[in-house]
Amino acid sequence: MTRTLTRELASKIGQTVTINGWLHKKRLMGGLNFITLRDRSGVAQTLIEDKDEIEKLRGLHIGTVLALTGTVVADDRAPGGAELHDVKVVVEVSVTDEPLIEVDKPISHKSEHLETLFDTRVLNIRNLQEQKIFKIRADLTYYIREFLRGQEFVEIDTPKLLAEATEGGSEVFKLDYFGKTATLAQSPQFFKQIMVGAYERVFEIGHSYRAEPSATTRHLTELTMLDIEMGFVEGHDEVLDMVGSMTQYVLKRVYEEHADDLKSLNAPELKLPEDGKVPRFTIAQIHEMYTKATKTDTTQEKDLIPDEERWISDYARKQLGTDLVYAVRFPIEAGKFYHKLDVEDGTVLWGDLLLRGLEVATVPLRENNYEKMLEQMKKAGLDVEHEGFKYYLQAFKYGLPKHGGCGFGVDRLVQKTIGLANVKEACLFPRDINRLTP
RNA sequence: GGGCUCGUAGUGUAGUGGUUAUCACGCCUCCCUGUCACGGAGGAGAUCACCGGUUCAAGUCCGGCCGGGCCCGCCA
Repeated sequence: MTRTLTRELASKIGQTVTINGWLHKKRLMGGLNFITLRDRSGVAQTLIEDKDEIEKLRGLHIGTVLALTGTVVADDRAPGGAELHDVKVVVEVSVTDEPLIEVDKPISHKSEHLETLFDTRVLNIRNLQEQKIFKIRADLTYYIREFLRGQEFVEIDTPKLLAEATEGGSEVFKLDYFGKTATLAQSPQFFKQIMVGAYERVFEIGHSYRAEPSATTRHLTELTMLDIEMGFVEGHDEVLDMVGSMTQYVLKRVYEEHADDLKSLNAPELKLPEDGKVPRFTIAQIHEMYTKATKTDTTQEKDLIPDEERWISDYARKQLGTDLVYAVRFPIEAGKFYHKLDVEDGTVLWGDLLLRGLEVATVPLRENNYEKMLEQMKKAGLDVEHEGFKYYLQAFKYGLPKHGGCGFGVDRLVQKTIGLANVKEACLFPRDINRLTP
């Protein structure tokens, strides 16, 4: 018999159907037994009164793969308003091992239980509540693509195995590459800028690798980044506006499409700026406001300290009614060689996008002049003749327009959208300084 | 890398230096015809992370070690 999905039951009242899926819950009450079956569309309840049929499930645990054939009956007492009666049970894959966790119960996300959460990932991902997180994640990246393609951005796919030299910044993983040293890409920085020379507007959703020994709630060693680069921009504001619009679009979409799931996951209410423009504060302004408000002097810091990120986000949410806020114009000494500098102002044209207290994206304008690039690279102590830089520099030599973009942490976006405490909870199989499995 | 903190049945937990280490869920057996975190009765399941020390006596105190977590630095 053709397979019926559990979500289709309500529309097949009176028919005899077969549903295939996993045993999700047994509620045995003597003569009246409820067996819940899970498939990709959800769960359905079946009622089994025949002792011989229920006996087939003796000793079999949650996860057992079943084919259940029966008559669809409408009943208000059944979840979803319909259930199967007079069920014939066929066991397709037996599970005889005692379950490690209770798949049908809430899975703890407390920080002290994260080790158990990831050690039992293979099973807890069968929990319906847990699955919501990753469906939301899947759709977030879908909405990102939807927005960017609508703006004529071309999706690209660039290598993660690189020659030794990279843009600097965070630590890179090194590995043996047939006797040579290769590194894992910490971002697609060089490639996306090179591709501006072809398509003007490009983006990539891919993995990046950071060898920083950071053990915090916001760091991963393998992370998913959305990298965007846009050519022929007038200035930094245009880049900030584009990334701001995209983020608002994506958040609005996910809050529309997943309203019930977000609510059940205790996601905060979404607050976006009424005029559609993400408010911006300079780093200097934030230092000043924070120092005044908390009596902790941060005016000598080059970046925001984590508590300032939380403070300015809190301020933006309460005073300006927005979950998104930009911190812009970093001090010039924080800049990297590929950043566009405003020497007169002593700042870098670089903004951090904060979502609910956490930096989710860096949004800089790039230096696009070949001679200035060489100058800034030499100043940074980099070998401009190195193989790893040669091809990157060719792009500038042969003409790159003024451009800017962002590196956007997808894991952090998922985390803060849902309101998860740790970025790892937004990952199916997170990689951090001490986890390589599962 | 620095600071703080936590390791007790499969899971989550209680545990003032002093009998047989608490409770809940899960698991096993039995009962149960409308459950939906079903309910009831009974049962099994823990070298209290590991190593050493103090003590008549250590899950508990001390030292070491291993493994987590949180914060900072750095970053998405």
